Amino acid sequence: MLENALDARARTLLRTLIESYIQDGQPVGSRTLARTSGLNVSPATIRNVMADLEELGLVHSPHTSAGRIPTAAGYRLFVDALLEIRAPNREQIDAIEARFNPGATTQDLLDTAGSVLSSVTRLAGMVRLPRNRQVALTQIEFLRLGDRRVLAILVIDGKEVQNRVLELERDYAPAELQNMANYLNAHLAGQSLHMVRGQLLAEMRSVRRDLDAMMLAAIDLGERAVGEDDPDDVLVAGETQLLEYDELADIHRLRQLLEAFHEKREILSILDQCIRADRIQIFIGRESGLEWFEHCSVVTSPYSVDGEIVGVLGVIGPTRMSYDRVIPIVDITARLLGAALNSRNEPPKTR
Amino acid sequence: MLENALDARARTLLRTLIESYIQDGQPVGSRTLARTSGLNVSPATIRNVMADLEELGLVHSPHTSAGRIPTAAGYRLFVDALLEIRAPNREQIDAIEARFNPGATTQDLLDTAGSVLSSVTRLAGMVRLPRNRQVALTQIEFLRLGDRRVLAILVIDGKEVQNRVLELERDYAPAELQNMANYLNAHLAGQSLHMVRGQLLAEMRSVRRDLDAMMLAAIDLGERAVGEDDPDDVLVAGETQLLEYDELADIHRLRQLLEAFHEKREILSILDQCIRADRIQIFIGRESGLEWFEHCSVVTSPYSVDGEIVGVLGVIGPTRMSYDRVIPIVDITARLLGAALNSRNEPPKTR
DNA sequence: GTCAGCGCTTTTTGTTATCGAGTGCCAATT
DNA sequence: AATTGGCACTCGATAACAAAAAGCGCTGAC
Repeated sequence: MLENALDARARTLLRTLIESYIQDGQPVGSRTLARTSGLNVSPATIRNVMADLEELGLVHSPHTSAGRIPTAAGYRLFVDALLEIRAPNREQIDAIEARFNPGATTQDLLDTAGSVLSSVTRLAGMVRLPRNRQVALTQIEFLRLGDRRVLAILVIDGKEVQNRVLELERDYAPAELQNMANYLNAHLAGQSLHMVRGQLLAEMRSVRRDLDAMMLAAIDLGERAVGEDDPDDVLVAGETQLLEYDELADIHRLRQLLEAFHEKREILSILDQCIRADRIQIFIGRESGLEWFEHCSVVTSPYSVDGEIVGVLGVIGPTRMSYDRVIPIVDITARLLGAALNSRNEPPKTR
Repeated sequence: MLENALDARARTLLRTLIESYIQDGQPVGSRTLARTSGLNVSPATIRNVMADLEELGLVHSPHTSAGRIPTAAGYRLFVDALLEIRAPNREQIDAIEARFNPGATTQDLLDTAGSVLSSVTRLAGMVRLPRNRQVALTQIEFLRLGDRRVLAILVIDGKEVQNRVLELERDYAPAELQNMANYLNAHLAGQSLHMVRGQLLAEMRSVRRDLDAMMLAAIDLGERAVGEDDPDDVLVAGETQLLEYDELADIHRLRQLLEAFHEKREILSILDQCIRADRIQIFIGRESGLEWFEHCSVVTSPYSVDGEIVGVLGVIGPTRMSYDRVIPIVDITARLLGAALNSRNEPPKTR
């Protein structure tokens, strides 16, 4: 491993170098490093160490006689092994927690998470919308729109409503639809969507012969209403914060970045890479696989409801961000969002 | 009037000056003006005219010995009296028309309009969402969510669905709700939303005594479902186009601008000023009343369905935009959007 | 292994000179 | 009275140059 090639002194130096660079964005020379590192060594010695670090590809000079700046690999080592995460202070947590209004809708909570992330970190915040599997189905209704077109209305958590238009093989009379809804409501109400789905599938297999045609159709309809997952989406907040960082000042890159936030496709692909991890995850520079991410880093954390991971949130900003500040914020935002979503789910359960 | 103080020559010069400045963004000197204006006069003469124009506040020099650039007042005069609008060429119209898919939903058509505006003009496009008054109510249903909370489902144009959660004074049983829905559907289906509203109000007044309590409640519910207008909103497209213009390069102004697009509030206030006008409207610089609009202009046009104005669309860009190109594009986009929305409305009518 | 010192490289900053575009004014011309 | 050519002047942009600053690599001494 890389980090084994480094003695304690070299690590300290790399750490202070990166911290210094993060703070004021300028190449760090041996002199300043000698002063700020706390080590009692001369600049010359530091220069030697620097040469080693450069050889290892952890730092590099923008030109012959400038200080050193960290490379992507340097940052990587930094966040993996060198970073001392600042313990999130109590009042900050409280301040964030206060912004999650317990009575709010899911959508509101997600919005809040996005705006917390972007405003507290001063970076762009992202929230991957949760898959709708954990929420409880309160009620389902069908409404005939026209020939072969039926509107399915799912009421979820007694609060939120989702519509799905279904295109069907044959026409159904309103009374038929009403019956189907009654059947489904009687059997499925109060369960979580993914349980509903599982149950529908099981039922369809096991009792296929015993159910009359209406019930089959009802299950089919219900299955299709629940089945089509919501279009995958992601919420982005505070992208204009990124304008403030001059390392991203290149107009064209900047535009590409902002457009990526609009498109959302690439953001989504990044976040989806993170949903598998169960802890904070960090992408530095092009680690995410996108070339135009050159000078950007991403810090994400999954958030979970009731023990199961339902989404990811995070921030995106210049590689040169205060990881020690950002990481705990992303972490607690994820926890608090999870908790807020969770507490919203409790009441229906205890019914 | 200002324009009366100008003879034909001065006008020609102002026009060519502005055209030239719009084209390459640099102060225009007397020499170039002498060459390009077509007038057979010497630079010295032009300098005299320029001095006059400067006195009138139509142009000004950024510094002692630069050419002149138009002031906001200059642009104003230009668009009001001097501008020769380029006749929109046929194939361009066709190209735009082709992008409006006749079968699309309202939302899709609005999106299309936004993206047409921004991509064709290379500016940021805005579309004020139409008030929902012109669309026909196909069906209305009520769903009991819980104590005193009822979900009203409006099906519109046989295609689109809107939900509104109503908080009520008393509880209603499902059967009651069903009855009310039946009553409303029988009386109101097929009418446009604003007619429905009017009819409900009238009915409430005229026959208050004759209706039993259920009907009253039904009308009340219906009124409330229809009454609460959709949250006013505006659609913004292609705001990143604005990054390309270096007169807007000031990071802070730029950020303010982009944030305004997010907030939407101020954009909305601008567009709402335009909904009263029945033709193309142009705001130059701070004419819109917002200081940070210094270097921006807005070109808007209302669009109408079935003769009635239902919304406004337009673009926003640097003051130095090609008005002669932009104006006709905004114009025809408004017409085509209106036409597309209109044709979508025809079928239900002929039912 | 550490470090002071020296020479070298490169960026940054400041100064100055020069060029060119363009103005304003005036006197001459039409 | 309007137009024009001429001229001096202003100001920004560009280049050229010098000096300063920052920092490195290297070497030889401890």
